[in-house]
Amino acid sequence: MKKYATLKDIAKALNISTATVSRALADRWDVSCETKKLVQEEAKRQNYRPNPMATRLQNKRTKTIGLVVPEFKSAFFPNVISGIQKVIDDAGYNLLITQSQESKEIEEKNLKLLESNMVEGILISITREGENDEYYQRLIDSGIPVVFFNRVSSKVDAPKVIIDDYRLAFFATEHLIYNGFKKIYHFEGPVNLSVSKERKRGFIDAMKKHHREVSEKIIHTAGVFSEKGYIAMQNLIAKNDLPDAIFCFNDPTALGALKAIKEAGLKCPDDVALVGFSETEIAQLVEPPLTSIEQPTFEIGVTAASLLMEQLNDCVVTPSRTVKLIAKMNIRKSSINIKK
Amino acid sequence: MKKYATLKDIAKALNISTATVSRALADRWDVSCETKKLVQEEAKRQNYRPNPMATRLQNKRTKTIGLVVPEFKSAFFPNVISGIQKVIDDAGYNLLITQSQESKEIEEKNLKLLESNMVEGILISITREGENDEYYQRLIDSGIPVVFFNRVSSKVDAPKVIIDDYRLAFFATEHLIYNGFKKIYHFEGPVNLSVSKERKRGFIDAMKKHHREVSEKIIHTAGVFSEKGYIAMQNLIAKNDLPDAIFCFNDPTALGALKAIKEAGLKCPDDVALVGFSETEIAQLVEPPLTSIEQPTFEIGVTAASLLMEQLNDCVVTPSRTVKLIAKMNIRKSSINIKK
DNA sequence: AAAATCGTCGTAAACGATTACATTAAAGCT
DNA sequence: AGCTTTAATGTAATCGTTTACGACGATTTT
Repeated sequence: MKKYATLKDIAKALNISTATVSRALADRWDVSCETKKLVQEEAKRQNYRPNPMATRLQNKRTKTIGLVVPEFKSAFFPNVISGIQKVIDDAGYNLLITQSQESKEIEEKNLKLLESNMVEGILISITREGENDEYYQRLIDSGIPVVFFNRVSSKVDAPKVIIDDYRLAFFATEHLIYNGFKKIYHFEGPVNLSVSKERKRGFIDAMKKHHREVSEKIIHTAGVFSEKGYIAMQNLIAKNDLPDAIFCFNDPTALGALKAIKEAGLKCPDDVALVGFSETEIAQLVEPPLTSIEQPTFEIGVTAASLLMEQLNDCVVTPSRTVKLIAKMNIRKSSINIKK
Repeated sequence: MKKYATLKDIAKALNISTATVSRALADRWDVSCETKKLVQEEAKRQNYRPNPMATRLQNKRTKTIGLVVPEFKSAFFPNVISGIQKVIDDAGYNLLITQSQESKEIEEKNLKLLESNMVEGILISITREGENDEYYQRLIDSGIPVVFFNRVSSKVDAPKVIIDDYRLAFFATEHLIYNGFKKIYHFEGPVNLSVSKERKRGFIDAMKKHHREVSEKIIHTAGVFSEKGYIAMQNLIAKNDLPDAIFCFNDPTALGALKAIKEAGLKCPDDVALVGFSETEIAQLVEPPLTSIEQPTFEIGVTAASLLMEQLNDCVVTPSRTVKLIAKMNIRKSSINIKK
């Protein structure tokens, strides 16, 4: 590894002081044009680059904010990130992204990494493995503002951006009820995720509101990936326990279920109708197009980043608030009751 | 923003020197247990955190490597990143991710950001907008090793990891030819992307090898997103210029085309067969399942990161080499000739 | 002509941590 | 008792910048 040229090297070569060199490179008024020129030439000759650590040690600003997301294989987080990036860019900040891979340990490691890069604020969507609550709190205490989005800490008091999963699950379920479907099931997400609980609660309450019987046998755990939805559906088919419609935790599980339905020679929505959640690009491409809840992913990013910027600018400690964004339901063929 | 506690603060509070404090916190042998305890308590009381910039200024290692990708909305890069992360983690390094959003400017900004965080090496897949060749070179010259993957610089001499797009496009085209399809078209990707050119070249050469006529009218630009494939296919349908089969630049364009085919009341593969590229999860979920080239995304990440680690460890300048990884073709229903 | 101003530049002290070297006092040795 | 060893701590230089302050000669002001 080559050694960097320093201010001192340039100063020595030109037989002047490092102060003058520094000023010349900063293009200050109190240094003559000739020496400026000399310094700039010598700097170029020696391929000088200022040592960022030394600079930061001095002026203590990094103009950088950090981001921790569980993953970005699904389209959800990438879209959120676009929103974040827009705000960050406009504010002249930089964004450092890390991925916790749903691991509590890696999440903590990433937080430390961001901290050691002196980010001025952190945006985070926590893992489904658990919460590093003590660490979040420690960050906040040490003066690094934190904003949670999508997957939020239940204990730490900080700004949060979420969508109203409960209400949307409620709507989605009512949509199926109003469409005249009788036997409605729910494919549940990972049980220790708050969004899973909220969506399930929404489903149950909607069913209850319309005096539908809610038993454990109409709710099946299907996780987060398409294979799980595929298997869950296959099980139902094997047991000959076919519902009229299923409200699925998300699009991938719905698509997995759809695959199983087709393979069994059944038809959607004729035999089994489906509703997904958190709109993916594929939803419109499959046959039949999938009804899904479209979350304002870009908006989530924008909102979360804006909340962080607010905190960074007002040095005042604003009371932490939770912003609930609304989403919309895209009704497509997969949930149309053709018998009605 | 609160002020951090420093070594000096602790030293002052305990009336000892900063050296002792530093040693006590580093748990050195040459400091008594009592003072160690005192220091640790005081450190906790003052919520002391070492200033990373100062530390780095001293020992000059960050154990961090940087990554620049154009985007991660498609599944491709996230998968590559998983591979990268595995190698990086195993080597005890940290990973900082940035997104250039296909913009040459943002790419340069990101490179500077990574540089100012003193990453010890950089992995990059360049934008399709152009190449920051001078800057890549400058990084390498200043001692930061760079490894290109997937989208590589044509000018800079550095290790590169790619897949053999040409050969695989060739195979995919031959697959269609051997299956007895007569009128075979190609949906081309973004024209200034090397992968587009390679895939197109593979298509053309395969056609020529089998003495098929190659004219400009069998090649249509369809970009990278599904809408483009959708529109391109609609155009063909409108002009009543239906091919038997289409080799598409990627899966999204193929899926877009598929949608148009279905909407027109046509059938795949009966009327138009399709082959995609760079396997997405959806390929298996649609009806009919889509034939696609499965790139070893995880492997690409692993290989690129390993090449970088090699350079970091051997301080020797290894001759840059280009690693071409092989991919496989997943043949599914969308390219089966049912008339044969 | 003395004083004030200005343009250039160097000195030295920061920033916060680490560490080679020096120092001190107590303990161990003959 | 006198000498060496050891433990524990302090002193000060260092990493690479930035910047307040002061110095100095040259020009301008009164």
